Amino acid sequence: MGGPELHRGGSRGVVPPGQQQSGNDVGCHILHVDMDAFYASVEIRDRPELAGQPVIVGGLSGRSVVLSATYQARAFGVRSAMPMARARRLCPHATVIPPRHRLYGAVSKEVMAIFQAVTPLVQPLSLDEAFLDVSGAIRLLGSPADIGQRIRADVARQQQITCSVGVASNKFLAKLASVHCKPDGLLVIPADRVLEFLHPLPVSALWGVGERTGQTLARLGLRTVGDIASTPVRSLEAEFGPATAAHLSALASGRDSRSVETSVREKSVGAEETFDVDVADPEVIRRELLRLSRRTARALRASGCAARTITVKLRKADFRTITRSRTLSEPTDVTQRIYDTACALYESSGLSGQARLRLVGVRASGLLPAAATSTQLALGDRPSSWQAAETAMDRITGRFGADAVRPAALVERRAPEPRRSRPDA
DNA sequence: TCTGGGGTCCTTTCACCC
DNA sequence: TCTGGGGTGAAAGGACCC
Repeated sequence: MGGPELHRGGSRGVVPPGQQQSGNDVGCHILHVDMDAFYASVEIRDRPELAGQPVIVGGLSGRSVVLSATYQARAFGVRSAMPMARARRLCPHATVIPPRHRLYGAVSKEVMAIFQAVTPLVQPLSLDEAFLDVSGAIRLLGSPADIGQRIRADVARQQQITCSVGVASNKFLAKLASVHCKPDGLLVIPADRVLEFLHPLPVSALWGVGERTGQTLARLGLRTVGDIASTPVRSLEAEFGPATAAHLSALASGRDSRSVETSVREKSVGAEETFDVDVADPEVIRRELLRLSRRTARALRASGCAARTITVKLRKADFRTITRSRTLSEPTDVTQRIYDTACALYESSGLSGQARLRLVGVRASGLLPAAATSTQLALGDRPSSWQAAETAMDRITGRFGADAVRPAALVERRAPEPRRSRPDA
C-alpha cells in the first residue's frame, strides 16, 4: 500500500483482534462489510475440494460474463464482468460453475442477520455488501474495529466464508477502506489521517469515476484524488456540471454526508435479456417482450408497487442502445398493460423488422404503493380480473416454479429459437 | 476483448404552461 | 398575434455501480 500506517488486520493477524482501538477508530462509526469473491466462496463451501483453486462463476453460453472469480483465478487476469470466453482463455484450467442465484440470496440473508445482531442500522447495497452504523453499539460491544472483527469472526464461523471490513467516519471512506484490505482483512482509516490516505490514490478510487470521467480528468491533468481536491469547484463545474463537480470535490476532500439508510425504496424494477444470437424477427422480439413484461409485473406485485412509466430498451447488434418510454394515465402492475405498452414502444422505435437486436429490456419506474393507486376502468377493460388472475398465477408459480403457468404465447414450440442465457425465473 | 443483468443518478432536450 | 423567459415534467441517453 505504501500509505500511512493504518490499522490493518486479517485472519493472518497483522493486528490481532481486540487490539484495534488504541484511539485510532474514534469517530469511525461507519462500517462497510464486503464478502470476498462471494459467489465463488459460496460454491467452494459446497465443494471443498476446490478450495485454493481457480474457480469462475458465470454462465456457460456464448455471451456470458464472469460474475465472480476466486483470487487464484484473478491472479491470471480474470475479472468480474469480463466475457467468459476471454476468462477461459486467460485461465483455461479454472473450474467454471454456473451461478445459483437463489443459494446466494439465502446465504446473503443469513449474513445480513449477523449484521442485524450488531446494529439495526444496516443498509444492504447488494447481496454481498452492506453499510453499518455502529455508533449505538460501541458501549455494549466495544470499539468499531472490535465490532468489525467480531462480524468477521461470526461470518467465518457461521457461513464458512470470509469478508473484509472497512472502518471510517463516513460511507465513502469505509468503502474505500474495505477495498484496500481485501481479501479477508480489516482496515481503519483514522479520522485525523483521512487526507494522508486519500490524496495519493488515483482518481478512479472516487465513487462515480469510471472510464469516461477518468479520461476527462486525465485530459485536465488530474490523476490523483489530491489533484481534484486542489482544483477549484468552478473549474470542475465547467467540465462536469454542478452536481458532478460538487460530488467529486466533496469526496476528494473526504466529505460524504450520506447517512446509513435502513429502508431504501426502490425506484424502478425491470428485466432484460441478451439473445445468444442477434434477432431481427419482430415476432420473436414480441414474445421476449411478453416474457420480460411478465417478469416485471411479477416483481412489481411482489414489492406491492404499481408503475406509472414503462421503458423499453433495445440494443442493436452494433451494441448501440436506444430506449423509449411512455407514462401511463394510471399506474399498473398488470402484465398485459405493460406488454401492450412495451409492444407499442417497440413498434414506434422504427426498429421493428428493421434491425437485428442483441438485447431487449422492459423497465417500470415511477413506482407507487399499489394499495394507494386507484384503478380507472376504460370501456371494455377488465383490469381487476386481470389482476386477480395474475395474483393467482403468482401463487401457483411461487409453489410450483416459474413454468407452472404461462401464457400460451410462451409455451415453447418445436421450432428452434435462439437459446436465451437464463431460464425464465 | 467484445462486452450480463439489475439498478441509480445526472444531463440535455423538448414540450407545455404562465 | 408573435416572441421570449422561466419553471416543470417527460423523454432519451449515458455513465456508473455491484
